[in-house]
Amino acid sequence: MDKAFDPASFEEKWQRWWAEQEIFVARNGPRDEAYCIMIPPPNVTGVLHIGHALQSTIQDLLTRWQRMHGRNALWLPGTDHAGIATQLMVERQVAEEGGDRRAMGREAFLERVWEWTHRHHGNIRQQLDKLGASCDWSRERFTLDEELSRAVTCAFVRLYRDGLIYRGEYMVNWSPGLDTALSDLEVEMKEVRGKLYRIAYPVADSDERIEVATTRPETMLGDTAVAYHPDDERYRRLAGCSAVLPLIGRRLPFVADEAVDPEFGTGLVKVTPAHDPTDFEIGRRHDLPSVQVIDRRGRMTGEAGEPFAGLDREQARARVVEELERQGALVAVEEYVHNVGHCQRSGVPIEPLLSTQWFCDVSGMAERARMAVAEGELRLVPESWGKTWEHWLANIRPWCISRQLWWGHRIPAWYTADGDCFVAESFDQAVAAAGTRELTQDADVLDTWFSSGLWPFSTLGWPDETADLATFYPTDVLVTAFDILFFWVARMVMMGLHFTDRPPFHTVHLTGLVRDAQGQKMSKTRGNTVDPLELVDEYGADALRFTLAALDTPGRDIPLDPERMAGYRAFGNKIWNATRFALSRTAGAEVTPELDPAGLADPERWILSRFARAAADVDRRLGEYRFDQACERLYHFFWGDLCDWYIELSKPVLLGDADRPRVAEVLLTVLEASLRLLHPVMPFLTEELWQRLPGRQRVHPLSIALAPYPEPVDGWLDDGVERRMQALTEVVTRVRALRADLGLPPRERPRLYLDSDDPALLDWLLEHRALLAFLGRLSEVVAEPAPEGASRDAAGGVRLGLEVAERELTAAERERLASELAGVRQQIGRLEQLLANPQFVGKAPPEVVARNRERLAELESRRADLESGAGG
RNA sequence: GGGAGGUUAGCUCAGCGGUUAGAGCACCUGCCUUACACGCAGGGGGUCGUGGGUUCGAAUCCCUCACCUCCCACCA
Repeated sequence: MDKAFDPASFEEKWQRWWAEQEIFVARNGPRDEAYCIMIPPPNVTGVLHIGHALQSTIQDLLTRWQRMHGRNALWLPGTDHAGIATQLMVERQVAEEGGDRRAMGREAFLERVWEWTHRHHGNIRQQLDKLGASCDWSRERFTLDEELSRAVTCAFVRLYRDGLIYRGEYMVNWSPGLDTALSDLEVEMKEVRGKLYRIAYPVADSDERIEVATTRPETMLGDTAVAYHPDDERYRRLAGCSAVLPLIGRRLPFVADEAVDPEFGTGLVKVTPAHDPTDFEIGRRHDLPSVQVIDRRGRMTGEAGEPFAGLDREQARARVVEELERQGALVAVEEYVHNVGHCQRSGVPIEPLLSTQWFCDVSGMAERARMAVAEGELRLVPESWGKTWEHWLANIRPWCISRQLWWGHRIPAWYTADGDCFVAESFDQAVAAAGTRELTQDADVLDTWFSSGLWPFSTLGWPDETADLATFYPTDVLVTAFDILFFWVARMVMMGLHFTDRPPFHTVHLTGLVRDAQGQKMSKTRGNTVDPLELVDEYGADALRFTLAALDTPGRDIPLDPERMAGYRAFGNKIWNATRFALSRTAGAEVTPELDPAGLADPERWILSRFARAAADVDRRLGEYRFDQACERLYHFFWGDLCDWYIELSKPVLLGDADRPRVAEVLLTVLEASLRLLHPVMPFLTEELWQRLPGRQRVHPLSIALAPYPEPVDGWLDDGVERRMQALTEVVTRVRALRADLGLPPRERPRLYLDSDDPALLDWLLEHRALLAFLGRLSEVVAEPAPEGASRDAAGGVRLGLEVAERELTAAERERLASELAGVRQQIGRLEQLLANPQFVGKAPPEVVARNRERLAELESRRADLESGAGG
């Protein structure tokens, strides 16, 4: 074995081998043996970023853990067609070649996208492979696969027949940048420094002028009313009157509407039903006409009249202001900071537009989704997301699901020449329903998230009743970042409840966002993004995985620090070298899974007990989705208990002439079990090392990935041994500290004096004098009070003295003793006060009182030592 | 305007009612001790954001304030 571990030398080998052995291929079988996680499908032409690496690590960790627990574990991989993102990418390409998608035509363009998709498909798998993902690639899915598309059509048709999908003209969020309608979620509110214009409108047949305020003067061209609040005394008199729209001359009726805030401005609002959501509602309530003055590309229409028609909305704004000013209708212009909706993808301001679109009425589904969390049928981890979930679902509005794009699932609706609409699963069925073949299919495609919402069951064969669906649905855990909680998670839950009557998973684990080492958000403009594959090359996949898992504290973002990752790479090296030591010093011994502690010496019983405890803790913490705590426990058990102590304790036997029963066997056995405990987090390294252990076949004939996850072994737990061994390690640590204070060179081997009020403990320590001598580099250990001149201390319930040559106390020693005495006195004072307090003694639990009494006794004994001039 | 989270060692974070508040990295001292210098041993370092309250006991529970993050929201 090489002296240092080199992840690059074996990671690829094992990923290939796992695939060849079909270790991650799940089978059909009983529902209760199955465990299933669906990957949040990344963009098919995309590249995995560090957030994907985090989520993949968690998903893989869970899947491997459950697989080792004997579950029929399926982690189903796949990709998303990502409508807008992919179409934009290819459009940009076409544009670079001087082309244009409209000029190309729908079919030619789609061919181009498919080509692009096929070329990039495979990237994602390669990347997941490098991370060690244990996906079942035989079940890989793509949202535009024939079967998944069939599921989408079926879902659409069913919702339509249930009356939950409908087509109609409503106010939508229109993106002039993308030339399509968007859902509310795709609109990003941004604070914008703009202007508030106050405009005077004359009251018809009077000399009076009223004043309205707007941030968008160009929309006045489409005004069809002026509104005030029904309770507003100031304007009731205007009922039945009209205002005259400047520049246009149209008469605008005054209407009273609750939506108006009388406190804002003058309490009068211009109403533009075609270009503002609130105004649209007011228009509906008062039966006002709509005048559309802005078109889909953000330009003024003919209705805007001369000289505005044809101008861009920004230009028109300036022009309108200019005209108003000229006519003396502009009363004031104020600086104004307000929120404006922007298109998440193209960045341009959203234009609220009246448009005919397909909508999904999700109110009923949303209520069920809300209840699922409220009643505990669906669990959010961390739970703090519950309120956000509740609030969003309680205030949900119809979902605009049609997009004026080409890349996606075409809406299964056909129109006759007369405009009659037939929604059907296929053209033929539409023909059958319509009674004519003269049908035109709806040009639009569905919101990408519509198909994503079906992902947990469409990937398993729904709407057919497949064996996969029976085995794996509902799935178990969904792991994703909180930023798509509504886009995706909520919609999956709504769709799952609607179509399958069950939530598609019982738990949602929401991870934080990966940030840089300073806690800054990663972004291309900041230039602080990291490529997970580069990290794999530099630190190894296992170190990256361990780092991500260890930092995944619930509800917190993850500051990814390269130095920390280097620390976990060092941990990998530690594991490597511990194994190297074990293999080189245990010739002839084998892993013995059912090891019985009877007949073993205390160090062996100790490490078995420590292992059993660690195994129980790690397993429990994984079950609580506390990957951070599980990792910390793994790290400290392996490095601290196993390497720092047990391997050292084994050396007198394995390297020297000491004799204790079955030490080699214990070391190999604990090492083997530890590798299994680590495997879900560090799959490559543990497989590489595990395969070298003699006797591993007794645990599993093929792979550590299929070996059982360590179960806590009650027979290995031993409190008594752990207590005694703790005294031993504490004594050793004190001895080493004394040596450091005294500046003793490593070669020097002083004698150690031990003395204790606990004769049993003292006897036991004496029995292990050889170990104490080895670990503390001592010449001998005797059970006598330390003589004059010895350097003294206390630890683990014993007084100890180190015999050193005639000398003065070193300054360091004197300082340490003085500060210790001061500390001891202070604590004694505190404890005496505490124990003298009848409230404490009366009310605190007896064991807490007892513990403090013991502590006080120890401190008093230590104080006596120190005061009697310990150290000579 | 609502809501969530944060403020603990130089940095990034654990701990969330009971002895002397922890980790990783960084720092200091001494060591290449035949598994590992990606290492070993020892060590320094914190009025746990502010002010109050509950309690025998608070970093931990409650309230106030301050400062940061983020999400949601049709006030023109």
